Formats: sequence, C-alpha cells, structure tokens
Amino acid sequence: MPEMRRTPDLFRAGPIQPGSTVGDGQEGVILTAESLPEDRADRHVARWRDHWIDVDFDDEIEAITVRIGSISKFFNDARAEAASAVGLADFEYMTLHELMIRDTPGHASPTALAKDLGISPAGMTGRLDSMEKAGWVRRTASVEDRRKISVEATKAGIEIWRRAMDLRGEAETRLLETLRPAQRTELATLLKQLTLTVESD
Amino acid sequence: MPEMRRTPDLFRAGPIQPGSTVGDGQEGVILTAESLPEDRADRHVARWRDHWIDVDFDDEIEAITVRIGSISKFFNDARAEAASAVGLADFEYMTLHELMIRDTPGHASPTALAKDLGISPAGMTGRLDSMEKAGWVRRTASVEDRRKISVEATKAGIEIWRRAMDLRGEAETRLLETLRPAQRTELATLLKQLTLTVESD
DNA sequence: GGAAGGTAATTCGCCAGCGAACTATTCGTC
DNA sequence: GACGAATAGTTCGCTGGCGAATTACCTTCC
Repeated sequence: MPEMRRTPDLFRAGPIQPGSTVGDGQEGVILTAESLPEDRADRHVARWRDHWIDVDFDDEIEAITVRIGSISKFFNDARAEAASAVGLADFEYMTLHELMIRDTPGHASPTALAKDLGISPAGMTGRLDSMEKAGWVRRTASVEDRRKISVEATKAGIEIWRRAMDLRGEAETRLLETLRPAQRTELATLLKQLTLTVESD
Repeated sequence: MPEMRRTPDLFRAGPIQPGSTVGDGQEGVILTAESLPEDRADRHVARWRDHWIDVDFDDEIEAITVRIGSISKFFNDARAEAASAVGLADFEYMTLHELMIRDTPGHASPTALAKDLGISPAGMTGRLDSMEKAGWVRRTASVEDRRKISVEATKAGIEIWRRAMDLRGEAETRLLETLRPAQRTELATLLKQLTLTVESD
C-alpha cells in the first residue's frame, strides 16, 4: 500500500541545496518534505514499510525520531571532535562546560555536578580524580560542613574549555545556517513545544 | 542588554498546554516561541547571557542545539526503558534492532553490524558473545569464505525485540502527538533539511 | 547528650566498549 | 603458484561509568 502524499506540487519552492546557505529568500514559504531528496530516515522508513508492514506505526513520527537522532549524533560528534582538537577528552569538556554554565560559574559540588551531567556520584569521583590530576579542576574542602567539597575550574581549565567551546559553536552554527532565519525560528518553536512536554513531569 | 523580542502579541495563539493533544485547530497558524512558557533551553541561554556576554553566539541556535539534545535524551531513555521492561539491555535491543531493520532482516555480518551501530569490531564481538549466550542471536560460519560469519536473530530474539519496539514506539508517539499533524509535517521537513546537510559528506 | 537517620563523597567489583595487536583466510599480481 | 596485501573476526589490556557498600559527618529528637 503506497503512502498517500499531500499536495506537494502547489507549494513546491524548488529544492534547497543542502550545504549552501540559502539566506534571505522570501520568509514563511512552506516547503514540503517531498520536494527534497531522500535522506537516511526516508530510506529507513521505506525499508521498514517493505519488511514490517504489519507493524502499526506512523511514517512521519518514525522519520522525525530518526532525524533527531542523526542531528543529535552530529552535535555529539562535533563536540567530541572540538574537545579532542584542543586536547580534552569529551567527558572533560562536558564536566568543565557544566561547571562553567551554572549560576555560580566555575564552582559546584560534586553531587550537583553529577546530577546535572546525568552520571553517578561514583562516576563523578572518577572524573574529578583524573581532571584534578590533569590540572583542569581543583577540589577544596568546605570548612563549615566537612562533608562537602567544592569543585573549581582552574585558569588552565577555563581557557581550554573556551577554546573547545568556540570550535563546537562553529560546527553548530555551520549546520543551522543551512536554514533560513525564519525557518530556524519555526524550528526552535516546534522543538520548544516538545521540550516543554518532555520537561513537564 | 535585554534581548529584542519579535512581535509576539500579534500572532499569539494562546498557550499550548504541553501534555494535552491539541488536535485539529486551524492549520498553519504561526506560533511564536514567546507565547510559550520558559523551557530549560531558555533558562540556559538566559544564564549564559548573564555570565558570558563576551562570547559570540546566537541565542536561537544555542537553544535549538540544547533542545535537540533534550529530545534525543528523551528518546534514548524511552528506548532503554522499553528494552529493560521486556528484559533486554539497551545494547541488546539496539543490536537486534539494527539486525531486523536492514534489507536482509535478521541476517548480517558482524563487521557491517558494527559499522551501522557505530561501535568497534571488538565491541561487536563482545556483544555477540553475550547475546549468543543469552539466546537472542546465533553465529553461523560461511562456507564459501571461511573468514566470514553470519549473525542471525533467533526466534526468541525477534519476539522480544518486537515487544520492546512496541513500547518504544508508544513513547515516541506520545511525545510527538503533542504537536498538531501540520506541525509534525513542518518539523519533519525542517529536520530533513538538516539531516541532508549532515549526511552530505 | 546520645542514638537514629540523613547527606556527601569515596571505594570496590563489575561491565561495555575502545584501540592495537594478532590469527586466519582470501585476493592480486608478477 | 607463491608471496605480499587486504579483509574478517578475535584477543588483550585499559578506561569510563555503574550500583552497592562504606566512611565520615551533620541533624533531629527523645
């Protein structure tokens, strides 16, 4: 059973060349998926349709999840590559990043850090051990509560983080600039609706 | 320097309640991000603006990357939870999944599997060892080329994969149904433009 | 003021995955 | 037809992270 397609021709705006910045065309043009070449998600769904016709699922939803995964992987890889380019392991960059973007930049407790990074306390101890040895971070004991410890980014840690962050930002910008400004805004809004749902629990 | 906001009131369509399906309202309504409550990405960007004003970056691009990460994490967690609910480790589900969704469902070489899963050959050997022991998968030697091995999903493996897949699909559908159909289509198209760029290399 | 319970961080044993080295087989070429 | 290169898979040593148990400290309450 071939999928029904929705009125593609009427709104067709000519294929966007991915990789080239389309810039400042007329804003708000509705572009249908059908006017673009196939991507991996399309091929995945088509293959799926061939072999698992009995599975009840929505092609578009499946395609969206696959694409979110691809894009997320791109960002993750870009981040890891940026880190490695300046001589940082990915987990070191992540830790420094989490340390720097909080309300009290450069200072945090191991527990809070672990929670925000989504790792276990044990894992955090391990990270701090190696990062302290590498000189990116420093542990100082609290005086008023001797159970507590404060993690601080060193000067060297902050510097190297900044360099990695710049590289990472470039890669992200490069990808997202393939969308026109109005499209980026539209995308940001749609994604926000989803994150609001994800975060409401 | 407070950020300039773009004409929010004119297009405001009333706040969407995340979690409730909005269904079949008039299609094509442009919804600005400003009419929605703050999400984590908004707070992240605001905090950033406070502390790192000298860093040159685009608020919207940063918010998009953060949101893609959140949504991807939601999908990953849902997948791992679905797997664990039927008694499968996440990596076992992933391996079975990759095995089943290919052109030759249920059959593949370890090398091809490793490549598509993005893990090393060594890691693949480890996965197959434990999955073969668990009975989800079987290794059979090729006769015409004695270096090659064929990995096959067992009947039990296919069944348990199907059960996990159904659970996983439910979670994905539940999230994406918070968008109206037209919005889903719009989102799919925007994401596709990005994946096409990601995949073009 | 002392026992009971909670909190912060660490240690310990384990596991999945990596990169590099290795084994076995097939291909390519002179 | 034999030797060097390529290919498929495995073994090995190591590492980041996990869950559970542990240590040390603080708080509460009788």
